[in-house]
Amino acid sequence: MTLDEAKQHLIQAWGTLGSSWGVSRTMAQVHALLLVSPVSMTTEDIMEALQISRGNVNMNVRDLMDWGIVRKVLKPGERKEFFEAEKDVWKIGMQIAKERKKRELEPILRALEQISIIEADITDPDVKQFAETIENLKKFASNTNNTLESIIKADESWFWGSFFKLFK
Amino acid sequence: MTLDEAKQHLIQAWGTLGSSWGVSRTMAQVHALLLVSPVSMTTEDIMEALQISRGNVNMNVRDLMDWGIVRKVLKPGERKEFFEAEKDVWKIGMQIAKERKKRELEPILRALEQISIIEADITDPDVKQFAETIENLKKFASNTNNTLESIIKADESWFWGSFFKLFK
DNA sequence: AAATATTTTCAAAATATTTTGATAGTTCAA
DNA sequence: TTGAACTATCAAAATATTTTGAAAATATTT
Repeated sequence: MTLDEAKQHLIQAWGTLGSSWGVSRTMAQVHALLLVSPVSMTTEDIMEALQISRGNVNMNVRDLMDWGIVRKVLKPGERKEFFEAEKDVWKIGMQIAKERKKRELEPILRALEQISIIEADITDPDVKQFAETIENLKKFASNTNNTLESIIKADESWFWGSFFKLFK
Repeated sequence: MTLDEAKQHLIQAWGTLGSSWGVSRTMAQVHALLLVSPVSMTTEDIMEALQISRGNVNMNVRDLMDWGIVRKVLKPGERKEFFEAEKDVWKIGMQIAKERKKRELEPILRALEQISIIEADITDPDVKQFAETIENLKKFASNTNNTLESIIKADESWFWGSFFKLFK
């Protein structure tokens, strides 16, 4: 397997898996491409490498920047914008955890918060059971949220710090 | 807010959020419906409640059973199959963690495993950098995988522990 | 300011996913 | 074995998402 073949492999695999990670195939491929590129790339480089349109590249690169795992780089004397991926795997993982928390967990908490305004007959067993289910969901979701929050915040704490330094 | 309104609220919210959780809106709604139903429901009950077709209910209920968060219940003297959701929120969370690990993490590990068979010139800095990136991804993914595995395993032993206590 | 280079936008087209509903298949009681 | 009562399947239709590409907007140079 040559270097280029290996890179193609990763890009393809990443793309295929992208959907199960909740991002589009193309976005995952753009990320993989930038991740394995030793140099930053322009929109045109990416268009060429993945055979996709300009608009598509633009959109996906901006999404990746929203996720905080791709940066714009300006080169002195160059008019074009260059892009590069965050290479620190730990940081990528943290950014993804952060974004997913925001996108998947927080909206649920908000939705559950809204629902709990029930002022129905509390002696009705069905009402009681429902209220309990909502209460449990809330507890579980906010627990998960807090745990993630701690992990993300505690980049410097002794436990996670030393535990994950191995992978930096 | 009456009980039924509150339930409708939850079902709608769950459905909307479903997409960000990587399941279809309908699947999330079927799950929410069963979760807040104090009794088990037939295919027809679900069709009626969510105004969706038989095939759709069938497919989604089976997917939910694959996820391990909905069960088929057979009632003596009844030919129809009834369905009910797991009500223990912690168990639901564990099942989801388990499934997502299987669907999102393990395929990545497999993909990375396949790639590392590079026998290219190791003195080339680009090759070296690529190999390092892959290596880091592998470490990170397998570490995450193992951590999740531990949490799930610990929980299962707790579950079976208390399960067997019932028959002491 | 005009010309040129580059990025962003967005409506239409392409693609992918979900839903339907009619039919095929299964189970069970008589 | 038959037929009633279900459940599963799957091709076609409906919906949703992604991609394109050309035009608009923005930025840079002359």
